[in-house]
Amino acid sequence: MIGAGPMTECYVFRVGLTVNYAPESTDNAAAALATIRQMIETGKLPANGRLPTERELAAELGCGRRTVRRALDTLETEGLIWRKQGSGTFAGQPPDPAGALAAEIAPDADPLVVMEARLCIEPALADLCAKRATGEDVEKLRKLARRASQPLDADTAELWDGALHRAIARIAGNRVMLTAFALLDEVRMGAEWQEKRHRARTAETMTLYDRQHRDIIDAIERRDGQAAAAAMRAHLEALSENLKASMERSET
Amino acid sequence: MIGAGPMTECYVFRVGLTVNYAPESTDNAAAALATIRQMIETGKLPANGRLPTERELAAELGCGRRTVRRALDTLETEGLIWRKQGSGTFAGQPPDPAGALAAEIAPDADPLVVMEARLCIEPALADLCAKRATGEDVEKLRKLARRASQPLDADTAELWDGALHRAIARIAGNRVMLTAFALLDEVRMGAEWQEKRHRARTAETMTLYDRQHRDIIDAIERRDGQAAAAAMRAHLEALSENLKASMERSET
DNA sequence: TCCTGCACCAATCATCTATTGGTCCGCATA
DNA sequence: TATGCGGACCAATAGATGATTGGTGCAGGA
Repeated sequence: MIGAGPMTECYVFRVGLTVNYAPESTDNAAAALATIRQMIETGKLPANGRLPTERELAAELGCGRRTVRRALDTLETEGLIWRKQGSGTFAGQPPDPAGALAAEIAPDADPLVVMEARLCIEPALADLCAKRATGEDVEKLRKLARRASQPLDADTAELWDGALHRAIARIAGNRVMLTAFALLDEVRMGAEWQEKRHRARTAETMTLYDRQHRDIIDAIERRDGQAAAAAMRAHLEALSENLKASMERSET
Repeated sequence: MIGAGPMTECYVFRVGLTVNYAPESTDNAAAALATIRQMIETGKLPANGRLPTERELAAELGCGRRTVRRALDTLETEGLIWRKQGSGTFAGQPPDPAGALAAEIAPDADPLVVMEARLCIEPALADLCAKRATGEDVEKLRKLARRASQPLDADTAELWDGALHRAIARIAGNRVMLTAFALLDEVRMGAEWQEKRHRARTAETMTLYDRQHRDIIDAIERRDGQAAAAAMRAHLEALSENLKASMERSET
């Protein structure tokens, strides 16, 4: 399987490995960990980011598979690699499944349609968030809101705003809803849509949005789901109005 | 998924066909069209909504494949069916690309989490639906509700119920929300989840659900979005309660 | 106590085969 | 001529099979 099959690139890696590192060591476990870590950080692996199989690594490093697995466990908890049964071990972060779906609808997504969808989903998320947020969570939200309100430039403020809404979705603690929101979030970042939104950012609206953000977080802190949903709805409606106005302006 | 092989259910359909309709006619093309159309509208087809293959239809109707294809062309332009090369011909609307995403979360999806997500999304969809449904749309919804209430067996009733909720999502007319709903819908069909739901179907609940379906559609017909959302919420809460009860029962 | 070697399971991938819709052509019949 | 039947072929898909890969447990040795 090394010469002809899809594993050819492993050979390149393997040569580099046997040349650079010494497979023999007193403490096999630590040595294996260090070797694999270095292998990832030097980036000497195929384009997929795919590492050799555990059995191959064990053979190359001259240690048992169990030892290799312990090393990989460490790297996995560090977030350096991710594994999938039947598929393999890969360097970097696991892929986001929502991205591909979003690409399907993003091209012809009308900003107003996206806003309508946000008005459907995000108030419900704020409601759930209010029911489940811990004190620590609320603190995080406040920090994000502060960042979004600081008058650096419109672009970074926009990023912190997105992070705030995303945090609310995450704290809501429903995996299915989180995936739905991720889908929405990806679509929202469409190119034309982003361009149109830029014009809707002024000093007045910034202070208005900051006020609304605080309303939402206050309601969440009070564990008042209804109020949180209402505040979120008001916020999104303000965004929507602003968007409509800027779209009309750009048409004239 | 009914008998042993994947094609067993076609036999059931075929029997009904040869009994009810006369394959012989003076004008084969028109007769074939009428026969297939009737077959779709009476709903006598397997759970997937899959029609027999073109070759089977030709043999059953006693006409050539070319004639069958012309009839199917007509039905396709009418939006009654959709076809996919290598896969088959299906009744209803083509599916959204959300399936792949759903498969990611489906395995470890807690039925209660799914219900919570439905409670977030579907009332909002009912609201939008009320704002945009035409008279024709309402008529379709009523037809679906009738089908879901007919006491055939719990399995097919469940299918028509799903079709009703899906139709509401489609009529809501927001592509992003439709994709989000499709995601939810796919997750809902997880295997264990389906098994647990079976126990929650009794004669009493069926009549309750029928009443709630009619409440939803009535509100949609009155263009009362608030009421439609509330009715949908009540319906889903009833489903949720029933689910919880059946889960507790199965634990003891 | 730590590591190795081994066996087995479950998920996935690669591959092949059968099926299915899409298309074209020749022929028969009215 | 027009319509329809029969057949052949292509491209895309589904189903089934075998190999590969990570996940797990167990026995034995240093």
